[in-house]
Amino acid sequence: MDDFSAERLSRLTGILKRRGVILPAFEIHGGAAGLYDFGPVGGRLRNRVNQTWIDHWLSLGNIVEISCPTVTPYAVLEASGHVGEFSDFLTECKACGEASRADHLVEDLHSNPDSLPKEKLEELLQSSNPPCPSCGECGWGAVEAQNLMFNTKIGTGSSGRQGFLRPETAQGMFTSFSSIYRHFRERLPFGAVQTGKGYRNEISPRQGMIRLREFNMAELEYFIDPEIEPIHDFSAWTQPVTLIADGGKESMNTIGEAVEKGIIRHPTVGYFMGWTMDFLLKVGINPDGLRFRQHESDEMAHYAQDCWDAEILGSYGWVECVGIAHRGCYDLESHEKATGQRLRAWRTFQEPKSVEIDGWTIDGAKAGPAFRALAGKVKEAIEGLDSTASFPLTLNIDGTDVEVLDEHVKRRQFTDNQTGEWFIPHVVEPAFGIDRIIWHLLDHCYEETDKGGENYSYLRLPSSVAPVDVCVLPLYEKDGMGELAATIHRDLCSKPGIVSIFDASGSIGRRYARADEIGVPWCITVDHDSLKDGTVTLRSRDDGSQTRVGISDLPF
RNA sequence: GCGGAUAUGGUGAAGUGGUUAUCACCUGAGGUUUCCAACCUCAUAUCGUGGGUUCGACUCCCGCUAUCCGCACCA
Repeated sequence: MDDFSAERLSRLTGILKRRGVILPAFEIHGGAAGLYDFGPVGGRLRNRVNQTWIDHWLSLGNIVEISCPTVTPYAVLEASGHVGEFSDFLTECKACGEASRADHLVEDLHSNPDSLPKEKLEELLQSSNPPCPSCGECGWGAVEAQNLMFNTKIGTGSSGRQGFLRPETAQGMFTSFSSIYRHFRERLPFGAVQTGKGYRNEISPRQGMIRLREFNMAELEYFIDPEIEPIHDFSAWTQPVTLIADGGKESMNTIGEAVEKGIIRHPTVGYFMGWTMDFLLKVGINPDGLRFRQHESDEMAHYAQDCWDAEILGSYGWVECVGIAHRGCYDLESHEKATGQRLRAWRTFQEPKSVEIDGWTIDGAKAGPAFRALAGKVKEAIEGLDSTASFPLTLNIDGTDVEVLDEHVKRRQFTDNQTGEWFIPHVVEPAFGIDRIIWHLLDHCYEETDKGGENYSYLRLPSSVAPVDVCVLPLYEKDGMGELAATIHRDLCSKPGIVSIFDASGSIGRRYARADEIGVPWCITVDHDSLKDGTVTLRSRDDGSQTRVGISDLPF
């Protein structure tokens, strides 16, 4: 592992800015905190990392890609819990000016202060007047709501509905559950992936790409039947990885061992940890700077059964870049409750269950006119009685005594054959912060060496994510070398998925250095011999080796 | 959001209350050069932004914006 010194960090950010990889957005207007551009080189890098991620998960075979809007109606994020969760009530200490969360200050006075409205919090704060955790003084200002989601309006004027820019992509997978379920012919398990922008109006974005207000996310929602024990093959992962379990206990285990020992509580969570690791290594993360950390029980959302973060070591220390959470049935259930729509899967019983029904129900034609508005509740009450009930009978419905006569009811006797049941699938969710991953792979692939007494830097990106595949360089721009090189360049650019750069300015060594600095894996050099025999030099970034190949035999 | 520091060409830095604001690298043009940042000539900034003090401000003062470091918040 390289040492991540502050000096190296500033050299790296300098190169990334100078070469157009990552740069502060809207700089000519003074910039904007938490917003970054991927420049002419970075744009393709982001795209390739993104596509590699999608292809990686699609290769599982039962995953589908979807794409949902970033503008999201209020109701969706209210149902998901984000409206509540992303609103914090802050208050300032009158003595030292320190901002604190109002609900944290009154923690001892209420069982769930997070759920309280602003007025109630203010009241509790005034009456108890807790000391400031920073200076110890007692005296608090007004409570202010702080929402971390970007507000917007869908539609104009008074007909506009309140909405938010989504704080995560996941909700789209839940709200589209029915169509994904149908797509997979109603057979679990299956998953849906989505990549795209997410927005969080952070109070103070810091540390470059680590904490952004608009960021690239990539999430998989994998739906499973909680009653079927998942079977996964862990044999591919033979290298032990660092695991920090709930409670802080650190161990080295293979993923398979950790599942077997119960350190990882759910096999599917473990399986996706393995897939996550494969992806991170594929795009260029150094395995020595990768570890998994389990959320503490009190840190996890109440519905989560197990949650592991993939943390990557870089210039900013260990940073969480992926979260893999077993979310139970929470999300689908929340949307089901809010909408009344069925977000369930059908489970067929191995053997149909026969239930003998023997009881009573109402005779609609008679009971309807007799009980009018109360008929529905009477029916409910009658169907709750067992077969031994006898009529007439007096029921108390909502404080009203109702006389149910023999003619109002009829016997209900049949065998109910249940072949299966509807259930809410459980969800395992790997969620990736693409920007954080891109930052770390740049950090890990950036290498400073010495070449002939001079500083020399490489970006040793894997060729699968390198933003430029090849540079075409005429040794000199005369005698037709420039023209031949330009032709080769255009031919390469016309091939799907290939990006080539034509560079004829400066000495050949300088141009190799420029290519190395943005991680171009190959350079093609056109020289005098090329004009005679149609061969060129193919030069490798990683070892500097050169081979002579025919133009028609180029490996692109 | 609070406290501290900073803001000068593409990058990293120097510098001064007063005529054409330095240096290195980078980038571009031309020359030279037969494969790893060579060399020569030339070119590129109204010193973050808005205001104030002053005969005169890049330099002093204030607001704003941004960056960095703590705290708080957050994944």
